[in-house]
This record gives sequence, C-alpha cells and structure tokens, in this order.
Amino acid sequence: MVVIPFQKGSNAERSRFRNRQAVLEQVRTAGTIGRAEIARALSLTTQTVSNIIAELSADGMLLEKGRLTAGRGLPAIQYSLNPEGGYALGIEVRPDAVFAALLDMAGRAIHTERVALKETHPDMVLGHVSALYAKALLKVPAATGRMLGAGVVMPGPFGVTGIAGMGSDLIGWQEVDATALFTQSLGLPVVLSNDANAAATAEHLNGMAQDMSTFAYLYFGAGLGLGLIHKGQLVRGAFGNAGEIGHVPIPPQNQKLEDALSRLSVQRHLQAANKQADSIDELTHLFDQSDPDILAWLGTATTALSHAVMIVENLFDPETIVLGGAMPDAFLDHLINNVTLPDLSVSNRPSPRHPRLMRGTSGRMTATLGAAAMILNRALSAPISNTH
Amino acid sequence: MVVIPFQKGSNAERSRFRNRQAVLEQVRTAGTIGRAEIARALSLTTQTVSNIIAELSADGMLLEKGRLTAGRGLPAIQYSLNPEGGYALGIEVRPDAVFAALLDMAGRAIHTERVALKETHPDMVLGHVSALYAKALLKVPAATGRMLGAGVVMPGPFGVTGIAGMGSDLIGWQEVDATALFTQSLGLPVVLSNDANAAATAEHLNGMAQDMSTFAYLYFGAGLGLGLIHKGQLVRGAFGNAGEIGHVPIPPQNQKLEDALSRLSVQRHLQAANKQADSIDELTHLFDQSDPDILAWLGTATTALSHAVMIVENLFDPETIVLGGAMPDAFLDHLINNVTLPDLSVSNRPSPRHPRLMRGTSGRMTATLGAAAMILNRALSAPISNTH
DNA sequence: TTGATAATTCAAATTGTTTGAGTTAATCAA
DNA sequence: TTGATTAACTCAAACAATTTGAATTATCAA
Repeated sequence: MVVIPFQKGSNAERSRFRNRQAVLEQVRTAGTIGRAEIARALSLTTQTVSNIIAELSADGMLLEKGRLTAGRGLPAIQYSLNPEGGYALGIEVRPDAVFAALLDMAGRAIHTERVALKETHPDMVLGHVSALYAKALLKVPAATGRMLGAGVVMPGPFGVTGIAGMGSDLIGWQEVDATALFTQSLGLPVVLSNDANAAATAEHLNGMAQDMSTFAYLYFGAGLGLGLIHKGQLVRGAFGNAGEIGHVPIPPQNQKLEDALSRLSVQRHLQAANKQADSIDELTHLFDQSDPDILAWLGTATTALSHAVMIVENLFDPETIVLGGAMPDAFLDHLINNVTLPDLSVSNRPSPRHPRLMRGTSGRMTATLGAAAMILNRALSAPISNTH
Repeated sequence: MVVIPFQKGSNAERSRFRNRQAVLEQVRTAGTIGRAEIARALSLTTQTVSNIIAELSADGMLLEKGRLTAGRGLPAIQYSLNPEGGYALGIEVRPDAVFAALLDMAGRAIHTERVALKETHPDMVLGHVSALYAKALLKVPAATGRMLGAGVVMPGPFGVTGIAGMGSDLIGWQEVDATALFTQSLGLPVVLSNDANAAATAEHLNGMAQDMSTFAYLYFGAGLGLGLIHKGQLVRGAFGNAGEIGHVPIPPQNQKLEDALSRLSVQRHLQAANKQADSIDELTHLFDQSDPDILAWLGTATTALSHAVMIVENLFDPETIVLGGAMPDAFLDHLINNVTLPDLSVSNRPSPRHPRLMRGTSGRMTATLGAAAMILNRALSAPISNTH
C-alpha cells in the first residue's frame, strides 16, 4: 500500500490517488455499481473511471459481478469490493486486557482474540499486540501482504492534561508517542483514537449511520464518551481529546454525567446493594428478572441521558445520536424508549428523517471492531475536499 | 470570479483551482512571501507556483513587494495580497435592523451602514439589502466587478425545528430558502450562517485565533451562541444549527445558560432594578461606575460561564475559547478574569500554549464583519483535503 | 427489423505539473 | 577582488493524469 502523506498542493499523481479512493467509496456505499454510474457521481469521465477500475481490479480490490441490465443500452458491468482485497487490524488496549480483531474489507470480523494484561507499561503491551497480530496472520494467511493498517483504541485523554490520574489513563503511556510505538512495532500504518471515536466510525461504515454524514455516538465504556462525525470526518479536537462528555456536570446535584450513565455507575449502584454483575451477560440477566436495583439505576440514567441529549443536540445538531458500547442491548433499548427528549432542542423537528436516538453496535468488542473500522474508513473513503 | 461547484473527483483543472487557493492562503497567512517558500509549503515546484502567481498577479490579486535578501542566493521577490483585489459584503439581518459592511481583501471594513427594519418579511429585507449593497458600491467604486460574494448572518435556527417561535427566529423566514433569495437578489455567491459562526470565522481570519485551527467562540448576541472551528472548518451540524449552547440547562436551578449569560439577561436583570441600558456604551458606563446590579449580574454570569467552559472544553477540546460579540469589552474582560476554570477538563494542561479563555472582537458590528469574513475565508483558503 | 439508448473502448488532444538545464544575484571564503 | 557556493527564478521539454470524440457493443422499444 502506497502511503501518500498529507500535501496541500495537488498534481496529477495526487489527483489519481484521490480519485482511486473516491471510486472505492462509491463502490463501497453502493454495494455493486457500474463504471458509468461512478463517473456521474464523481464528475469524472467513464474513461477515467475505467482506467482506475482496471488498476483496482489488478490490485485485487474489486470483483466483477456480471452485467446488470437496467433499461436500454449496453448493460453495465457491475463491480463490488473484494472482501479479501484488504484487511484491517483493530487493537483495543484496556487497563486489564488487550483485544484484537482482524476485519476484511467488507467489515466482517474474521478473527478476534483477547489476552489478559498484568501491567500496562508500553513494552508489555506492545509485546502482546505484536503477538496478537502474528497470531491473526497465522489464522488468516490471506491477510499477509494485504494489511491496510491497524487502528488502536486506548483510554484517553491523550497528551499531558493535568487531569492525569483522574481518568482511566493507562499507566506508563502519558509521555510516549503511542502512534509511533505501534507503527514501529507492527510495521503498519496506525490510527490511534479513543473508544467513542472508533465506535462512531464503525457505525458510520457498517452500522446504523451509514447514510448519515453528521451524527453523534454516545459510547458506554467504563465511563461515557462521545464520538462525533461531522460531514464524514471525525471531530477529535485540537489535541485529540474531544468527546469527554462524561465530565460534564448535570443537575440537580452537579454530579458528573458519567456518575449516572456508565458501566462503572451501574456497578457501583449494584455494589451498594451488595450485588455484583461484571459482565454484560450478568447485567442482561438481572434486567430480564426486572431486578429493582437495575430498574432504579435505569431511572436515574434515563434522566441523565436526557441532559446529555440536550447538550449534544444543541451543540452539534446531529442527524441522530447513536447509543452503543459495552452495555447490554436491553439497557440501551430501555434508555432509548424511556428517555424524555428535550423540547428545547434544534433537533426537535416535526418530521425527522431519523429517530433522535438509535441503538448501535453493542457488546464487549464494539471499540475493537471500531478500531479496525477506522482503517477501513481511511482506505475506502475519499478525503473530503471542498465545503465551499 | 469563477465558481467551481463541489466535485468529488479531481482533474487537472480542479487541481489548479485548488492550488490557486492554496497559494492565496499561503500569501495571506505569511503576509509577504516568495514563490520558493510557497512551493515548499505546498509540496509543489517553484515552476508551478510561478505560473499560478503570474495568473493571480494578472488578476490583480497579488502585489509585488520587492526582493527580500535573506542569506545566500538570489533574493526572493515578495508577494502580498492586494487589498483591492477583492471585496466581500457582510450582511447581518436582525429583527429590528439590517447591518451591512464592505471589507477589502485585507479584512478592513471600507464601508459600514445600517437601516432600521419595520418588519422582517423577506421582500422587505431583500429590498433593504439590495439598497445597502448598491450604496456600498457607490461609495467604493473600486469594488465593482471585484466582489467575491456576500456573507449573510441571520438569527437561527435554520429550517423547520419545532421550536420555531421560541427562539429569535425572524418572522416570515422559516419556510424559505434564504441562501437562494439572497443569491438571486444580490447576484453574488452567498454564504449563510448564524452570528456565532460568522464571528468565529472572523476571529480565525484576522483576530485572536489566526494561528489556531481548532477553537470555540462564545458569541454574546441577544442570546448565547457557540461557533466552532475544527481543523480550519466550521462545524455547522447536519442542519446548520450547531452551536445553540444557550439552550443548555445549567445547575443549580436548571435554567438555560443564556438566561444567565447574554445581553437579554443583563437587560432583564437591570429592568428588575428599574434600570435601563440598551446600548453597549450605556452598559460600559454602568460598569465604569461599579453599578451594583451590573456587578451582581456579572457574578452569576461568571458562574454560568464556568459551566459553559466545562461543556465546551470537554466536548471539543479546543485550543482556546474566544469570547466576543455584542458585549462591552469590560464585561468580557471581567468574565475572563473572574471565571473559575474547571479542573476536570481536558483543557486543563500544565503549560497551555494559549490561555483557555481569550477576548475576541466585540462591539455591535462583530457579526456583520464576520459575515463578510466568511466570504474572504472561502476565497483565501484552500479547501481542506486529507486528514489521513 | 430498425432506430434509440447507454456502456464501454480506443486513440488523440488537452491541461496542468514536473524535470532539467541555464541564468541571475546574493553570501562566504581565500 | 575573485571564485565557489547557494538559492530563486525562467525556459522548454517531458510527463502524468483527465478529457474529448469517434467507434463498438448490447439492450429496449416501436
């Protein structure tokens, strides 16, 4: 894979690179599509698209899918992405474990694995990550030589922020250039981000938000994170720490949002009642039994969610807010069905195209899959250009 | 001015357009600069930059500024923007008045004017706007034929939102395509936005935030708005209504942020004390006398600001938050100097490059000048490309 | 069967950038 | 003062991409 660095000026070669990506994006979003249609969508000539498709086919990125007869004229040869044309590695580093997933270009998880982590110092983590990568390649030999890159998800905040130690930051990672370390260790292009951004990217690529270019993702991790995609691009902030919505104080007690709305919050609540449910399955089980403590927690969580929605909708005006992450489906559905949607919001429209809240991917691997999705997204979408 | 519509695919001609804009951006940010330096910054060859500069000079966009001898080698011919190379019209429509400003390419206001408005129906407003434009051209004949476009600022929210009538929306504008109306009426390319976005753009182009690519702008209008610039691009949201931070409830009373932090808020506060101060000058005067009601208001406003900062910093991770708008400088300075900056924020860094809060442009015309700045920004900056 | 329509290909033309050689004007060092 | 070095700039030719226009193919509709 040729990696072209960010350049401000354009020339023929950079145009071609851009057009290649744009063609891939068209094919991805359409599923299967012919050259002429791509050409129209991109304002290019069919000849140009033909040239690019020939190249992509030769590279094994596209598959020919026969001709589609649609009305008059020569039926168009259809193309679709070759799922085996490229692979992306997703890595999620948590304080107690490392997760890995290998996705094919269609976004399917071909292989997943986790290892427990005794300590989080970089050497330790990098060793595990390399081993996981090697194992994935062993399990999926077809991916050798076709790796598009690795997405890495780590607990933020990134960089030196003065609130180190207050959050969930990993010990030993405050002062290092994590991207460089992973790049060197894996020998792959690396994209680093937090769990919420990764999950949002996955939702954009393969999930509920495929047809939206501007949406928000409320990610339930240990705390509560916010992933923002605006005009197809992640909003990461100046230092990569945007989306820390969990820190925001909410009425009436001025508590932090994530004190009421996060996995740690449920677990603390259960603990106070001398109960325990560390896994998603256990939580689901309690919910299915209508456990009163779970229901009580969901009550306060619902109120908290309403505040979060108020903030996110009025600040971002998203098409929707997707809820996902390491929470049981049942919890997310309950929250969505019972929350009071604020009236005083720019998202309060008479006939919205999408519900204001939707449930996205959930489960333990959400962020890991999202990490890989960031790589796929990069490979399969055209750099945005001109908002003028 | 050739207007090139948004196209996803690239070709030689579109590359040239992009490179022209990129060259202009380099010249603008540098002030004066030589070709070779531009070429290095854009990863283009000096030959290419030479060609483009020849074209721009012929178009009257650039001025030659002699040679700069800097070390060895042939001294570079310096170029800078020709202030008279292009002009931008700024229009601000308020419920009771229309403001207009004509800026040259250097961002200087050459001409400003206002007319009172009896009613806000589109025909009425468009008539006034056309007249203001005609008058501006009469006053500044050099601008004829060199207009880059018109920026228009109107009270949001835009589109149908179900909270119509609750905000400050203009009567008669809910169901119309305002951009199309202004474009047709003025015969110029039009960019439409809200006051906060316009002010933020101005601050980015000519103000405190020139060297920042990601920052937030808290705009004091009648209410409180938030303008967001992320990686050099405005974050407008899916429907153009992002930034309505004034709606967000804050502790302890769950009141709206703008109930404590806006011009209407001061005025209501004064009214309750049987005082009145409708203009910025009158407010400044009261402040200078240490009026107790003003000081009391500033006290609650400071607390409210602290909450706003908490939300904005944690959600966006900006380089700074600029405070500006239709408020006296003294008020903004007082707020900045007395606010308690939240500890639990990703912006709480040990040695920040910029203060977390800064005062930007203030005064009655802030948004009007910002409206014109949106046009200058569009003409003088390269479309963003590749965040990969 | 025939004409219209639409996708595709081929070769030539076009646009804009890059390359490489040469010119100019400055600094630096002998 | 002179010559070597450095750097900006120009010119013309080469290059890399897209576009253009004509020809080919396959389907639909009358």
